[in-house]
Order: sequence, then structure tokens, then C-alpha cells
Amino acid sequence: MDQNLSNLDWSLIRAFLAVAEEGSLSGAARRLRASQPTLGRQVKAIEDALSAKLFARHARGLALTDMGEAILPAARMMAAAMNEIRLTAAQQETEVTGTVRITSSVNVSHALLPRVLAEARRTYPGIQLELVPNDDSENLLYGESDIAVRMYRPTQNDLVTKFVGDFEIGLYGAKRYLDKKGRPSNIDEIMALDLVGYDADERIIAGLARYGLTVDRLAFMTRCDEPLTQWQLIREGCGVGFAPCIVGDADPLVERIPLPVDVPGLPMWLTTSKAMRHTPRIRAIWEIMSRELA
Amino acid sequence: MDQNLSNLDWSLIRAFLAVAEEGSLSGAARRLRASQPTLGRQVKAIEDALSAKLFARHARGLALTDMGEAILPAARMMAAAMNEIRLTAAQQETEVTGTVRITSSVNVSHALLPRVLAEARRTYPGIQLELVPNDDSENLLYGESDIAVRMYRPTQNDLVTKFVGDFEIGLYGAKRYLDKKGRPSNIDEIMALDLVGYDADERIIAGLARYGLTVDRLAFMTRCDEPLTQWQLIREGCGVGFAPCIVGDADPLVERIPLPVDVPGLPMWLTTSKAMRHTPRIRAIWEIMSRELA
DNA sequence: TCTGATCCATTCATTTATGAATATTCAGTC
DNA sequence: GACTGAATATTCATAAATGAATGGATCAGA
Repeated sequence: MDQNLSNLDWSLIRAFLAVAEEGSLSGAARRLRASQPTLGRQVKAIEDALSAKLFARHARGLALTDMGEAILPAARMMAAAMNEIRLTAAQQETEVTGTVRITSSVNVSHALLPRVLAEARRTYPGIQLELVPNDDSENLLYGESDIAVRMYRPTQNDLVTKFVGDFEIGLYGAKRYLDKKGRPSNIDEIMALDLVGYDADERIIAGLARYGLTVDRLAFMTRCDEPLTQWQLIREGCGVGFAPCIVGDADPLVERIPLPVDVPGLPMWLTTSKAMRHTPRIRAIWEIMSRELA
Repeated sequence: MDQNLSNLDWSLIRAFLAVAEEGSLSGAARRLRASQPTLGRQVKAIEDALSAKLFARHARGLALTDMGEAILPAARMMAAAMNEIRLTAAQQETEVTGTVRITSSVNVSHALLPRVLAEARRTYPGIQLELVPNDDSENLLYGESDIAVRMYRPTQNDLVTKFVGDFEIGLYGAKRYLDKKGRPSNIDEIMALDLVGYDADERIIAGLARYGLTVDRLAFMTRCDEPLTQWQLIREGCGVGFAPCIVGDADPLVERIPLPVDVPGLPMWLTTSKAMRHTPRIRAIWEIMSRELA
């Protein structure tokens, strides 16, 4: 309302940028960990202040107008400067304290990281840890997290990556279920079983396709997007599905189903930004994760 | 407290920059039109988020630490980007509407601008005007105001200036006062009168010094920093003092005291930033001020 | 045409930030 | 050494921003 060109809150530009890049208020809200109404109001505040429409409201989200496109480069420059501030501040740190934010897939977070992070906590009690189990890939460059475990090698320029090992995946079924349905001895018998899974298995499906096993979404008789719940479904006998070997092999309720083709493990790449690489707290956690995940 | 490196409010950087440049919380508060406690809290919030001291608290204000110096360039870059956004937005304007913010000295604001701005309002009813009477020189480049009337020619690079005329100044005294004390006929008699004035007369004093008339602060028997109140003091007979001729000549209570030397008028320079020069609303007000002040 | 999903706008109770007033600190000056 | 002036901290009542819940609109797919 009484927002004026001269005293436009800088943080509104952050909101603008998030909405522009995500393409929706809801998406931007998720990225900034705010709510959708908040982002909506902030966008309106910027538009009032600049007295120009920056977005065209669309049913599927918000699209930039010419005016929005015009200020986008400067907004990006602000984000870059802000990031510069963060990096500068981090580089001046000398103590092994602070918070390290780690992103990784839900499965890795659940199956591998707890042990690793417990070790990290014991070694560096001064470092607070934040674990974000998330199957999408957040952007490390904007400081949204410090270290990521990725199942592919990131190619961006300002990142450093290190291969730490394979994340073994196997096909499992509940003993009770297999007792009833019979243990499959060839590929056709496997395909005849009830499959449990969904989106998160995309990479596995892609891998299988390379060996001539085509599976589409409808092949899954039980579908669940949440990997941990999916695993419970398998354990209780809804059908068979893929899971980390480290989880499956340790569970007395299930057993591994031998596959005719050799499904390779998913490569795990430890990732951080070059600029943060040498800050004490990041380096400390990096070393532990690198050693313990190997 | 729970402020984290990754979700540091961008507007806090604006606060940091203002405090760094002004050298005090109070100064920064004035610049940003906020309060001193607010700035204090915001600075603390940044320091918490970066977990580093950015300022050394001093009795005379806050001085940057090494850490603060380190992030200053990036903060300036953010400010530049923010300014870029403002300029881009302004340049896309096509309508003669919006707000124009004008800065000028208290005397000029009081004596000349009301008539000029009234004319502007009549001509462009869609433009809202904001007048900031202020004897210090605010920075036009950071968008704190759009047009300034300066008593000197600004030399900064990205500004455009135009000489619009002289602001005539004369020495005045209340008739009642002069009846009692007698009308001075030479410089010594003038100096024997009670002088009313203070800081704001600096430029006049400097001008007089060039003619061999040295006056120091203690020569003013009645002192007041507020030019308008100062004028009331003169009108009521506290003594004689300098005032704009346009005010003094129109007031029946006072009369002008002829000076043996010719005190030149103060040159008035209309100033705006190059980038804003061609936006419709600025151009419109500029033209009117340029014509009416001549 | 209908259904499900996704997104934006609005409302209202709650949390958070703000500023006026006041106390406190500190360097410079007589 | 006390005083002055200009600054920073603190307190508390008020104003502003936030988010959960809800309603409404639009598009994709059956």
C-alpha cells in the first residue's frame, strides 16, 4: 500500500526470485520454507512498490511478464551477492562449530546416515547437524544445504564431488508372502509377483530397462511414494519390491530374491560447494562421511 | 536465535550496510526511517546468523570489524543490484503517475517550493509529491530521493545537474528592533548588533569571510539550528540575521539592512540521477521545477 | 462430462517485529 | 572528577507479518 520504490524490503526480491524460478507460489513457499499466502502477499507487495505487474497469474502458477524478465537479472545478481556474503562469512570461521546441513535421498538418510551422523556427533559435539531426507535435488550453490549425497555425479562447475561407494539395492519379499506365492526361479516368475513401488524407483527401472526388463507404472500393484512406508508394505506381504540391501538383509521378516541380471548398486557421490570446502565445520563432517560411507 | 546461515533475511544486509556507512545505529535508523532499537536488533540478528561479530561497539557508534569489512563489498554489490532493480522498474514506466521525492534545504523548501509544487500538482494531479526539507545532502544515487535542489554543483558521475538561478539572501532585522538600536550605516555598526543564526549559515559566513568579514559562532547572541524558528526570532526582535529575500522583503515586520559588500545569491542546482532522468514522472516534475525556479 | 490434482485467494487467530520511552554507557571537556 | 552530549541497551504496549484452514478456479486424463 504505502510501499514506495525507495523503501522496498530487500527480502521481497528473494521472494520474487523464488517465485520466478519455481513458477508457482506454492513451489517458492516450499523452497523458502514459508507458506503460500505469505509468498502471494510478498509478490503483491513488490508489484505495488514497483507499480508494475511482474507475473501473469495462470491456473498452473505464475509466469513472468516482460517487466518481470527485465528485473530478473538484477535479482539474480542480488542473490549472488547474498551468497557471496554467506561464503565470505563461512570462510572466516576458524572454529569447528556451527550447523551443517545435509541432503540425501530418503533411503540413504534412513539406511546409512544415522550411524554416520552419530559418529559425527561423537567426534564433533560442537557441530549441529541438520538432515533433510529429500528425493529431489536441492541446489547446493544457493546455500540451501552444505553437503549432499547424490546418486549421480553432479556436473556443476563450482561443486566438488567424491565417489564414496555403491548403495546396494536388492529385490525383497516377505517370507510369509513368498511361502504362499512360491520363490521365483526366473524372470517371468518374478514379473508375475505383485510389485510394490512407485516414483522413487525410477532409476532402478531405468537400470532394469538396460537389461531388457521393461516395467511400467501400472506393473506396481501397490503404490506408495514414501520409500519407508513402501518398505513396510513389502515387509507385511503386499508384494515384492526394491530396497537397500543393508536394510533388507538385516530384516528377519523378508528375504532377498535372486535376480537373473546383476543390478548394479547406485553410486553415491558426496557433494559440496568449492567455496565451502575448506571451512572447518564442513571439512570435518565431509571427512567423516567420506570415511564412514566407503 | 534460530537464525541460520541459509535463511538470513536479505533486508538485514540493508541494515548492516546502513550501519556500516553511517557509523551508528541512530544514524542508520534515520537513513532507513526506522528506529534505533530496530537497527540494533537487526545487527544482532545478522551477527547471530553469521556467528561472527561484525561491529565493535564503541561509545561513539559502531565500527566495522575485519569480518564486517570482509562482507562489506558483497553488501554493496547487493545494494547496487537493488538499485538496478529500481531503475529498471522506473525506466519501464510509461504513465505520468507515481511518487516523486524531492529534497532541498529547509529555507528553499519553505520559501520557494510550495508555490512550485502547487503548480506541479495542478499540472500533474496523478503525481504524488514528497518534500524532504533537509540541510544535509542525501544521496540521490541510492534512490533515497528523486530530485534535489542543491546549493552547490554536485560532481558525482551518474548525476545530471542544471543551474536554475540564485537564491537571494539578505540581512534583516525587525523594524521595532532597528528603531531601538538604530539603523547601521557601516560594517562596524552591523557587527555591533545582536546576531541571530547558527550552523545553517555556514555558507553565508564562508562567503562573508571572502570579503574580510570574519564571524565566529560566538558572535551569534541568539542561536537556533532551525531556520524557520530562527526567522521568527528575527521578526520578534531578537536581533538581525540572514534570511531569503523572498521571505524577508514580503514581511512588513522587518526591513532589509544594506550591506557594504555585495553578498552573492546562493546558486541553486537541480539534480537527479541520469538513470531516472527520462522516466515520465521525474521528467514532468523536473521541467516544472526548472521553469518555475528560474 | 466428470474426477482428481494443483494451484491461488481469503480469513482469522497467533506469532513476530516494531517503536516510544527510559535507563545506561562512555568519551570528551571544563 | 563531575558534567555534558551522543550514543547504545532495555522494556512493554502496539502494529504488522505469518500460517493453518478453507473456498474457488483451472487443467489433465479417463
